[in-house]
Amino acid sequence: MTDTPENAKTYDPKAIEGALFSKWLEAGYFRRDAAGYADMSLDPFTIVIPPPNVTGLLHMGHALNNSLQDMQIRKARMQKRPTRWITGTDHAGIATQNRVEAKLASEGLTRFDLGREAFVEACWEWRELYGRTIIEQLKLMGCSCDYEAEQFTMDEGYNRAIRKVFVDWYHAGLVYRGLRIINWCPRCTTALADDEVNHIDRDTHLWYIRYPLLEPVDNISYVVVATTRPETMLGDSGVAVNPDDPRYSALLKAGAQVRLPLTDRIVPIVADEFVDSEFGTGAVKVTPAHDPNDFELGQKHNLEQINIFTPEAVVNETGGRFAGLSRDDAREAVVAALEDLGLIDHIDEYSHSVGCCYRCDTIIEPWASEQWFVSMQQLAAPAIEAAKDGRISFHPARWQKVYFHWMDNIRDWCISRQLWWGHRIPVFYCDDCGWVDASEQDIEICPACGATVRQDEDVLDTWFSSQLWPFATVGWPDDPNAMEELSRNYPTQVLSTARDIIFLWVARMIMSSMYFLDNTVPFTDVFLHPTVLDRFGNIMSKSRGNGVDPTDLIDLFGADVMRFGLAAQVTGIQDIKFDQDKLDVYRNFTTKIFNASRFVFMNLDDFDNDGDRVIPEPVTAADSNILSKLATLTEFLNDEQNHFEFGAQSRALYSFFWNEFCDWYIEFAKSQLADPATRRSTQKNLVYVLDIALRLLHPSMPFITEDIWLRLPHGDQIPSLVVADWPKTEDLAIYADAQAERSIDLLIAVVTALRSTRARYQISPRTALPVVINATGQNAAEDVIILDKLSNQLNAMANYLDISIGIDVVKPEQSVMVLADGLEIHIVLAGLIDFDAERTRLVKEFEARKKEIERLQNKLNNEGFITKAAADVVQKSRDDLERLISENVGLQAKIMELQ
RNA sequence: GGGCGUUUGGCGCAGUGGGAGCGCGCUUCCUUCACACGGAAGAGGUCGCUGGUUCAAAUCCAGUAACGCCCACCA
Repeated sequence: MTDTPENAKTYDPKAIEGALFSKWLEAGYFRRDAAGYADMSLDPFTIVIPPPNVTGLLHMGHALNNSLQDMQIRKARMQKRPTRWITGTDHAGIATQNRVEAKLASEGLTRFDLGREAFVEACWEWRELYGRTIIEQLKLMGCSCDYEAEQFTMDEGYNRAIRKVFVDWYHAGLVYRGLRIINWCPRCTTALADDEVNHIDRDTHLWYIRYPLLEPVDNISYVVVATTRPETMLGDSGVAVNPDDPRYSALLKAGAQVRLPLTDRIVPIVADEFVDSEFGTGAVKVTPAHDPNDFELGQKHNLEQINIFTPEAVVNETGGRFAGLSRDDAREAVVAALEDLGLIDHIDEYSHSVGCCYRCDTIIEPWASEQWFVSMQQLAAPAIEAAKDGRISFHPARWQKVYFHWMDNIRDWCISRQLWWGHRIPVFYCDDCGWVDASEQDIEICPACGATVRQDEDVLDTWFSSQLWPFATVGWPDDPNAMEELSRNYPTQVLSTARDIIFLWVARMIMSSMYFLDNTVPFTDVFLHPTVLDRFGNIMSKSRGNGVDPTDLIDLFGADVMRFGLAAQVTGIQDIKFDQDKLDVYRNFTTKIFNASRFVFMNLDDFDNDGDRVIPEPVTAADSNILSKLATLTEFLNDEQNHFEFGAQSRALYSFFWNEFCDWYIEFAKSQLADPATRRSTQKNLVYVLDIALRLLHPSMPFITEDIWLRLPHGDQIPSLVVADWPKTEDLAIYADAQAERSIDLLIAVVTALRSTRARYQISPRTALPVVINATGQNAAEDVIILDKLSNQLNAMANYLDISIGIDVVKPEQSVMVLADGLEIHIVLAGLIDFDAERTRLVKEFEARKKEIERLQNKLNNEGFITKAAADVVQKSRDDLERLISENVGLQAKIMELQ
């Protein structure tokens, strides 16, 4: 098809999206005051965006999350609330450093070749490039962020916030330095926090190794220990058994010692409750420097910490002849050496989970080292309280439990990273006199002795800066406007994010905000969006290569389709199995919106609204019905209970627009427009319903709605849908009209009956048919009046020859009967069909109703049901029974007649 | 080891105590004047399994199976 824009039958997002977005930006609508359209006296609505990492491009999770945030922001903006969607990017310390290092590696360089300063410079260049791309992608999606105040976690003001937090916590004793077993990534050569380690199940072996005793005890000459890491035996400094294990009581009593193979180190056998007698041999080798449990055991029993690895997890000089081997090579070599000595007792197959770096998947080496920590328990207490007393709510609510579980078992947080990209730890050391302090300002000269001081080499965990995002982004602590900003617009309203960063990020924001901002929570609602999986239900990842690029989707379908399609799949329960083909449905929806609007425009040639805001003029039942349904839709969308039910909202919009508006109202409108008596009122109603529908659709589909709305003669003087009024429940409530809905239900029942009969017997719509309708329902008299009034509409929708409607009317000969909504619809088909088939069909219907009648009779004969069920439920059963019996009387008569 | 979630027509999913629904796909008919990315009419399900509570269970409870996710110092 070669469409010109004028007669195009499909919507082309590419033609309008970019231009509209630029217009919105230039108009300043995304500022808090919406370029003057906001009512600054209303409650503000603020969202802080989860800052995307500057490591790469946006993925489907971002597309979903940012669509949902934009929907909320746009609705609030149309409600005239002061809105601000604070946006920006995260420097993402370890992730970015890895990317930049990888780039250098491709040029044959390492960060050490560049040196710290030049490497950090290279990271900034990376950040400039990707930070800009990410912001461009947000714009492509139509996100109405406050781009004029874009934030970055390494901005000057932001850095001051980090300094203050660190220094305050340091002086309060909440930040401390200590020697601990930490998670060490030998590839990134940095410490990691506990929650930055992924545990992955691996198939491996359990090696049983004989450790010879220094001197035999009761004919026992060795103990067998079981281990998954034989190479660490080079750093063993003891063997532990359970004190109650009878197998080892003699050894313990004798104070037996072990001569460690390969190193000939003599180490003690110690007793500790920690050892599980059931596991392995009940004897465990103790390597305090390379295992968290052994570290504790070692401290308790005063065992030596013997570090056998370099930072890259290569065996160091302590390993003697194994020095220089990697962890894996050392394992093979140690096992081979032990085998040569006949000390491998046996080997079992074994499967257990191994900690891996969340950034590069390298196996973590537990490593004893000096690191900085935040003491968490004191910070967690008020944050737990805030969720308990409802100052913070989780959506879906079940995530609150996950939050509590983590907070109740919180452990100290390792915040130092041996990286170069990030916020350098603001602690200064004087090597001359031993002076140490944390400082918000850089220090060069030791205040104690005047010598030159040095700053700590390490940087802070990325999440240490991310945790300050809600308040550091508005200038806390020392921007002159910060306190004003915080007093008016804090806490923010909604924090929308993925569930895998509840601990890494959400919990820590709550804790730091409450500590520094006088016990104020950073946000009142936490929304955890579903995970976007591939169409088979697998997590999307680079390694699987199953990721989908949102910009490709925007290119293919347009931003509206992607946004609506994602939002429609949010149910609060299930993750989204994303299948690109499913977006066809929503592309068809935009086509439908486009063409329905085209129909409206095509019928407005003579429409003049005198420049006033178009208000509806319900004349026919169809008019009243569509306005009533519109009122119901508006109420549904405004119901607070549905705020996070994005799927339900999308479905309500979809079915209203397609099924109510397009399938029925537009069809009714065709005949109403042809009638001079109703033409003008119908035009008004079409314009009004479309106007309101576009407003309701705008948060999820900002582009197509704006494009149509700008051309629609609704009479609203506001220059953009972005800042137009959001429909209020109470404003639409006046159109609620149960009677009109009942009328249209009846009309639809009759029309459907006629159509299905035609379809069943393949009778052309052009063949006009005589029809007799016998009203038999509870409101038969009323139904007759309603249908009489609707006979014009009826004829327009279902071509009949001549119709009579009444109670106990004479049933025509040679006709078929269809039952619908308390009506017997008789359609005269003399000479057109074989009535035997019709009779068979009716018998089937009769039997089905008979079954249902029996079921209802049993129910109503049940004493328990009558006495215990709610009155309206009992009444409904009685009504249903009465209706079915009456229908079957009619059916039986008809069947007899056809015999 | 602990916790959470899912199981509804061929596929993807709504529905949380009283009539089993939506979209895709499928069948039949229709290109007339909003839209074939469309319209009309249909077929298709004993709601994983077992037991319990209840007058009444897809819906609540217990157990069970399969799948998925999270947490945990499983040498």
